[in-house]
Amino acid sequence: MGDRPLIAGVPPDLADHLGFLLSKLGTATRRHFAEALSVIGITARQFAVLMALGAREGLSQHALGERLRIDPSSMVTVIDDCEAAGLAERRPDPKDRRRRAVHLTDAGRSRLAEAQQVARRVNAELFAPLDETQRAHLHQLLTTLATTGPLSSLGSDPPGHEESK
Amino acid sequence: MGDRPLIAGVPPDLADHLGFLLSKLGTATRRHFAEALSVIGITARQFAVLMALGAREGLSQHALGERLRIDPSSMVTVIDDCEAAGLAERRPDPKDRRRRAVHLTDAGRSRLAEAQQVARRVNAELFAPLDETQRAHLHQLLTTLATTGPLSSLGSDPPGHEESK
DNA sequence: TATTGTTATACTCTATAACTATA
DNA sequence: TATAGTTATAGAGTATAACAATA
Repeated sequence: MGDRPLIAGVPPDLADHLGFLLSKLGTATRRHFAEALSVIGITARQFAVLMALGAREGLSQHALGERLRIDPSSMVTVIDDCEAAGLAERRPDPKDRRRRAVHLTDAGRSRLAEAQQVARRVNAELFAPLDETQRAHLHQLLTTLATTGPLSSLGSDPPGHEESK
Repeated sequence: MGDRPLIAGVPPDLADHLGFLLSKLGTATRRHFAEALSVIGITARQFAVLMALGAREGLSQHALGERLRIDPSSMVTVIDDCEAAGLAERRPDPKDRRRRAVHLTDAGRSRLAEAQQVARRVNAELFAPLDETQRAHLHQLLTTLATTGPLSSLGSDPPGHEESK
């Protein structure tokens, strides 16, 4: 083409739009994480669940779904897969027999540690173009967006749209 | 839920990861744009196609797909829909009868103008939490990421996909 | 033989609705 | 009546593969 766009897949006029840049970079980021995590056999959603369980074990599926904005029926599948992979297990909740308390297995804990390492590595790779100061600044700007204004309802309105492969 | 996470849908430990923030914000941004554009009856992909045609009319479907990183078979559907909505039309290319030159209709041009206005409005809304200086800084940081390093291959896994035409 | 566009198909991810078993 | 979990299903959205027309 005669006039090459500065950024692949983004028409030049759109590259001016912060929103389009953010959207495109978000997609590319998600893909990088998903690919790296798939190497150790988990999805981004499973990672999120493992993280949540690592912080507080024994959460019900419902509670997990609320925290991570994952639909209850989707949560079934996620936990099914975690359980099939031997990373988590459902246990009866003696206080409410409707509930299934989800716990990490030992394998789940070590896989979680592995995944965190992968995430740190990918993070370092993706943001290598920025120096320490720039990364800190970017983090601060993104946090502002994630906590204030229309983008602060991150996963809510339509209760879906998490990160995934 | 005793300890609510600072950012909805993001476990606190993950909020430290620039990558997760970027991924989440990208998703939320995309949703906002998609919703706003749906009000005027087009999808984000159609918008991208209209933008590309606005910059250079008469592109072949193949050329459009290369620019926007849209698969040829998907492009068929996108153009079908644009055509059905009266926004674009396929014309024979006298130089190569395999090709269909895609042109905007008058309705397409005015819809494009409308969509650009919508995009500007959404952009202003989403980034209202940041002041002018911060927005400029964010734009610069994101552009760096979009042009350097692993995130610069924005729309495609196949890395060898440069312009040729 | 390669390329452009097309069709038909499959796949991924996720949500919706209806059902069960508890509460 | 309401809630936690499950099942079955459907819908986006997109990609893959085979094919026809043309180069």
